[in-house]
Amino acid sequence: MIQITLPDGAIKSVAKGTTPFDIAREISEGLARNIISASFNSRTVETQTPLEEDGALVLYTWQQPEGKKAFWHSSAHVLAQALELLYPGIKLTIGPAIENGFYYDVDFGEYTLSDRDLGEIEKKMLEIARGKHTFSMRSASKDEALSYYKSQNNEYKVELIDNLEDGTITFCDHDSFTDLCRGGHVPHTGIIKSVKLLSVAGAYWRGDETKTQLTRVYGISFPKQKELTEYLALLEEAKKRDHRKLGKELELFTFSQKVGQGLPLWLPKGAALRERLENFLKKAQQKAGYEQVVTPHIGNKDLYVTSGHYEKYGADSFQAIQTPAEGEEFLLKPMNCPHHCEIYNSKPWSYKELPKRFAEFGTVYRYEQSGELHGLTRVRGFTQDDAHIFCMPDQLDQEFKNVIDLVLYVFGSLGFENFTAQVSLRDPKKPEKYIGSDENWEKAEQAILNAAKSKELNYVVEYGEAAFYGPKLDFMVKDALGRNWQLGTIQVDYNLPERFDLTYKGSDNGLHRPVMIHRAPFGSMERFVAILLEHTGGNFPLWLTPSQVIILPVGEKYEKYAQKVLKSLENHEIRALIDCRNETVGKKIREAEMNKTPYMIIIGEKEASEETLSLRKHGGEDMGMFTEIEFVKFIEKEVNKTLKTFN
RNA sequence: GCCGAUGUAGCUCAGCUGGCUAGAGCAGCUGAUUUGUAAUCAGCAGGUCGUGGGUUCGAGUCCCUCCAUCGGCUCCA
Repeated sequence: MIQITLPDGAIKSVAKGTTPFDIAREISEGLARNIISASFNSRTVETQTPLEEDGALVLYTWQQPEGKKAFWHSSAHVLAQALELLYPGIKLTIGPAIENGFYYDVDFGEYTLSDRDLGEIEKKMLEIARGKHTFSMRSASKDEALSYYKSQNNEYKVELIDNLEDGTITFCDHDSFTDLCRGGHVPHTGIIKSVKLLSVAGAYWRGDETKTQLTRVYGISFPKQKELTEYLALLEEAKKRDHRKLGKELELFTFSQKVGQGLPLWLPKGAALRERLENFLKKAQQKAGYEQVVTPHIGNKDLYVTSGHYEKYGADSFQAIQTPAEGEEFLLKPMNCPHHCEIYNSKPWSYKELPKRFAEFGTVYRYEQSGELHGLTRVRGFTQDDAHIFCMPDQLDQEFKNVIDLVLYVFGSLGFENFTAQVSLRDPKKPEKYIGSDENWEKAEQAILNAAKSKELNYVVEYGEAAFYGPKLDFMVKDALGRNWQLGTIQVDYNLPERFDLTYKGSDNGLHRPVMIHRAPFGSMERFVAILLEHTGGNFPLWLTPSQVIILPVGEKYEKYAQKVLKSLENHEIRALIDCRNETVGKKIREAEMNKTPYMIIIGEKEASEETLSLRKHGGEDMGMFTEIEFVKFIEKEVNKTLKTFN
């Protein structure tokens, strides 16, 4: 007998060789029906794996992420089987479960798989699934495994196995199909009831641009047809919050082929909104001791050679601008830091004057690869809410924490609650990607971790995500489709101060090197507005929204009173419009609703004679009658609900 | 940059296997209507079908080039 501990602390005595499935059935038939995966002593096991020793067992259903993972991982096996049946001779590589579904990377050889093939593959997958084939794990020696895939000329699997240790290699079989696999499957294919293959894409083998490009097939599957339908409906809903669609509808920004790809044109409403964001941050930064600076849009090539950016990105940037002078070259500014370093260098500093905090809404230009451009989230010309803090090493900790406070203030004022704090460190395997001494890197990384900890940020650590000159604390926010984007960023940099030979006079009368913090709470105005649009669905916070109120007179007769109300609102700095068109109130309301104007004031006979106004909230709520003064107070109160002062 | 897809009026879309002057709704303009909480009615105007080339008696429709966009990969100072 062995002792099995369940998550609730209960201990079951069962015979050696009992499977997780058996134990599920002992608990209840319902659980037995729904169990799709299990872990034993923190290791993923099959539901049919005989348990041979005492240990902790966790059973998973579709409700848990681990259950979904097993479900989608198993679906990937079925996808691979379907592909092999339909396209004999293809080479399978890897096919994991992902956050939403699964994919399989396949070398199709000469064949070009396209969207049109997906329907047939789905059909084949469901046909296989209905066979209720069980998944069973089988160990193989390294030699066996290698010779199996060598006989199939599958160099990808051979490469994978080459990197595995003999004795740890397992295969998974179901029906006629077999695949190299670590395990973690659903009991049988029959529980895969619905499948949707979403797209085909190119993906480099091992994520390496220099290697073969494989064909990646993305899919998702569910235990019930209804869940698939709901998922697809969810994707449709997300499309409505797409910032590219909303940006057009709300007349915030546009693009022009003539101007060039990735170069956004801000329309009046968008430009005004952006200006409000900038003023909001400027106000907070002024309180936090920042000083605004202004630097040009181009800089001498030498500036970027000094900073190291030229060596790193020169070849992939907008190319140098020539002048009539022989050998003179300027670059479009791809970042503001070197300029700010030179501002620092414009005079000698005493330690008594530090920290210096130079801020600039600096517009920069980067030649992003054409395939990378994406609405307003990835563009070639954008404005960073940039600032660089030059401080003494012993001020770094406090300065960094202050910046975290500022970022949290910005996110809070705009309703971003679901962000991830990400500590972005070096990739230990690729030291050649980074400049600067190990000692400085370690100091910088430690400073970030300390600050994140003491601010009690719930953070994740990502290796290989650092900038080439220093580690970062990034604030990641998801868009409508769940893709992660970096918005706010704070970076510690010991390198540029050295490259620009930045100094200050210390209390010991000697020259010392300051530390530099790069930071941008929004990240860029473009990306921030984009993600804000997707989060709010275009219903911006009241303090930020283009028009806060629209006045809708019922007829011509009430226009005069409506104009008077408008004037009065304007005097109270409420952004109001008036719709005096010869249209029905119904139509005016409809348009105001579609424009997502937060409040509508309807003015007719009653209001004009009583000097009141009738208020409708966006979405349909009738808020009743207000006097002008009551309304102004109401709006001010609503604005202050989200817009707090920075302290 | 790479893989796959898409590109018809300001917007959303129709246009079957190539065949007369390319259609609709909304938006716009003109007129009527003067309106009470999500679309008043009528008329008018609007497109060299992303670009350039080719096949054909004939191309929005088929082929190629380029451009842009979308979903991924790679990249992201």
